[in-house]
Amino acid sequence: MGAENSKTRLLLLDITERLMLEEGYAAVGVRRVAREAEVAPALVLYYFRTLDDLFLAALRRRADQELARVDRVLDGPQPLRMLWTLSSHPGNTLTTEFAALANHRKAIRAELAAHADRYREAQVAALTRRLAETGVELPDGLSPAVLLVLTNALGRILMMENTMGMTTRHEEAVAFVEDFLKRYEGASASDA
Amino acid sequence: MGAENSKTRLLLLDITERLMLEEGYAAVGVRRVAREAEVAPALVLYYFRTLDDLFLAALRRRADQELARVDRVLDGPQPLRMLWTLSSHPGNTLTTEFAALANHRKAIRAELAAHADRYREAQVAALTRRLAETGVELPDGLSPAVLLVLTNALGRILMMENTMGMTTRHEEAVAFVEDFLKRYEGASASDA
DNA sequence: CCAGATGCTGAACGAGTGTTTAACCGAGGT
DNA sequence: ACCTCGGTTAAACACTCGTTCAGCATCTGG
Repeated sequence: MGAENSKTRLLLLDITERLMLEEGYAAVGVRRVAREAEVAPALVLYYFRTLDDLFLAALRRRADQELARVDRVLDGPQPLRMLWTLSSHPGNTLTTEFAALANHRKAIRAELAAHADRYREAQVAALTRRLAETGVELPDGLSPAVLLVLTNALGRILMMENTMGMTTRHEEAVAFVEDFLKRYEGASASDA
Repeated sequence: MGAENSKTRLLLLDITERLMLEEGYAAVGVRRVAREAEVAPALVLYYFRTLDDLFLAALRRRADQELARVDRVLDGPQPLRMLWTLSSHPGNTLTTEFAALANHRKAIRAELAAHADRYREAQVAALTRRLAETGVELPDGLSPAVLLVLTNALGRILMMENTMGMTTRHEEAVAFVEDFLKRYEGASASDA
């Protein structure tokens, strides 16, 4: 079985990601990935014994990157603002695609649930710490964890609706978030 | 082409819905649906010229039911509480499955986007009206539309995470909602 | 220089898919 | 009695799919 860092192996993972993004997970198959890599179909199964293994490897790689990103992004000033950019970042589209995949591939479901769990707890920890450090006071009854779940949910849904071409009432929702951010952290520091 | 209300036709639609719920949209196929209905595969294509047509018919039927449900449910007392039950109702799992389907069936995508649009506007209208009628005052900057989008988003995400076996921080989020409801509408009227 | 591991291929198997076509069955109306 | 017509069928077409297996290169270490 191929080495962890084989050039071909990484190429196959890249193609898998790209296909999922551009055409949905259903476009990913042994033959299709092989064709895009200009390689024989059997080679894909040489690196990943089954198609599930390919998906799992792609998920794990992505999950690690995302987890690292949380601490890096949330570390700047204005953690609330950073949380919002993190939650509404288009890069999460891939996670959404994995979520859809998980609906009918139980091997994926378990792994994705575990990742989502770690991801959320990492965010809670980082956000709680940063809020204390920057001295931001949340309104009564709104804990960092709740704010996080709400923000993640809103960001994800807006993205999902966007990709299917629906934007009804999105501006109002985004304006509300902007307003909230301004109230608790002042104007965006990256505005000129 | 079969009559709109043929017994067989409705049976096929029922089976399609059930399969989507229990095994995901990928389980729906001409042959599979036929087998469950104890009928020849070609008959499915007799009623729905293509598989896309079957999905579309199922979507349309469901969409109409949901749309009717909005007014019916939101019409009681405590519209905010009703909005929350509507948003976190497990019946929405099917819509989520349709959303996943829409990711790689463009014929579905357009129809679903249109439905989601109508659905949201119907909710905004009903909620706005009911809030005025019951005299509930929302906090500053929180319009009915924004509250609606937030509630829908949270409900959907909690459901999606639930079905994949992840519940991290859900209790806190739900408790927050309960708290909010109690503050603006008092205790649940259906509690003994 | 040879053995053996590593990377890679072509061909096949078995099963699944959506869709089309021609034909059959059983009632209802004329 | 005939004929039409909606509902229904079996069979075939033309794919695509995941997976397996035997074997061919190429490179490396002893």
